[in-house]
Amino acid sequence: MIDIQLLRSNLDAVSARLATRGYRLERDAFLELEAERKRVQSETQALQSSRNAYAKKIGQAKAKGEDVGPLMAEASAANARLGDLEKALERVQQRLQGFLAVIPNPPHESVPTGKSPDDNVEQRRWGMPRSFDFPAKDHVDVGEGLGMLDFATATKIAGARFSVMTGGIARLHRAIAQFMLDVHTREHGYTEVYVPYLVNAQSMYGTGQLPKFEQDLFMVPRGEEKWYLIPTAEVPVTNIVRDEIVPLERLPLKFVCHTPCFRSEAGSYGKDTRGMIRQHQFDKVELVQVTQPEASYRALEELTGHAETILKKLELPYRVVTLCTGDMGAASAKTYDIEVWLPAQNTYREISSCSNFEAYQARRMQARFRNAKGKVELAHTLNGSGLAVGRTLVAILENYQNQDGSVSVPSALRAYLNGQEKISRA
RNA sequence: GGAGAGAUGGCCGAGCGGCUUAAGGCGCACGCUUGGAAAGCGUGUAUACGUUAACAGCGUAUCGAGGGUUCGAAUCCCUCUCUCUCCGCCA
Repeated sequence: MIDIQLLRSNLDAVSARLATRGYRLERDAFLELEAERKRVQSETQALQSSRNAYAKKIGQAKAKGEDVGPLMAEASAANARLGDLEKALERVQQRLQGFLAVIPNPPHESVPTGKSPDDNVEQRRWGMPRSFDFPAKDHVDVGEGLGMLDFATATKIAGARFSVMTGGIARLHRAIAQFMLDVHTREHGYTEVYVPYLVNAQSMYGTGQLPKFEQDLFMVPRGEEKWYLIPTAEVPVTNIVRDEIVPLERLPLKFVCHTPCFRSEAGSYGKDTRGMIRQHQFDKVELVQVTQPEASYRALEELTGHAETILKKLELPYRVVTLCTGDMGAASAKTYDIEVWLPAQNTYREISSCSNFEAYQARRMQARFRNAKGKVELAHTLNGSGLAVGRTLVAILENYQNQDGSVSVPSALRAYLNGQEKISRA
């Protein structure tokens, strides 16, 4: 959530900044809402104050044995409007809250201005795309050729955008996740966590998926309540610090978490319909950090580097791009995408997205820490895929395929497959 | 799913309609004391929102959550959530 103080003090500047990401801030609506809030709140608090004073007076008078009849009548009259006012305050605060909740995060000053992915800025490339001396197949053909990837069966069981993996590919998929967890815990200092895959609406609100992006989620009704399948481990993991005040010495918090992710992909019909690139269910190893504000941009660089390490160890060519203002997720202040080389598509495709949310999520979650002066302050939250397991599998199948239809196992993963060097048709 | 017991500040724990602006203790911070420490003594010790230049002061709210009764609710009533104990079922 945006800082309301910022809107009050710098409305024009914030409005201009938000416009760079294609968001039109309704200035007048805000000013009106604020004026209304101020009026109702002042009046309500004044009446509450008077109510408290009357109650105290009556109590004291009663203790002395005085007749409190007239006082009570007076209090009753004075309090007559309070109930309505309190309800009105509640309503106006909810409207204000609703207004604020859908405003995206103003981008960090270092973020390039732009409208579409075309305006993203490449930062660096690593690795040389391999040149094939045979026609490179895409991962679907590689996987189906091995008899270990089956979309038709998945469609029968569930529907479109699911997959069934068997044998060597299922095992490779598992190995990838294990490998990532091990690297991040052993080499990068993250603590592994296991979390719920169903979360309540409050958690979804905290990280910013709700109220605006409900159509992207799978919702599970539960009586009057709603549960949601997590679209990323970011949601449960970041919400660990919701409504918490973390002692300074525990920062930064660094969590790594392997979960399935569930996305409805509403509105992406016809996009990446082939293969495992865009599924309703996929596995991901997620990195989450909670830091002091001063440390968050350094942490973003580090976290991005941690994700890159995986690709380097797997010897998969990639590039890093800075998302432009128009292409970033609403909650993010700055995002780096890491894109892996997919030979069959002859292009780089997103395999990780690393973002600094600054205090945007923390404000929604009331995730705070106690600073050196002992004062409570909002933390900064960050996360990044480290990496998307399904897409990593895709990258390996495509980049490590051999002419005979087999797939070589990247050397970093062999230890996880009992030394196996190659996946061949059984 | 059934029966019962609970939920109070960082922690323990009293309060069960008005001198509670939540007792008392522990912890923590600072001060006094001391050669230094402990003990002792004293002072302080929540969060959110508003107002504001102010993380100064003042106001409002918060005793699991929501609603109700009342001039006044931690305290009474209703609904819900969660925790614990026992039974049932279960990977």
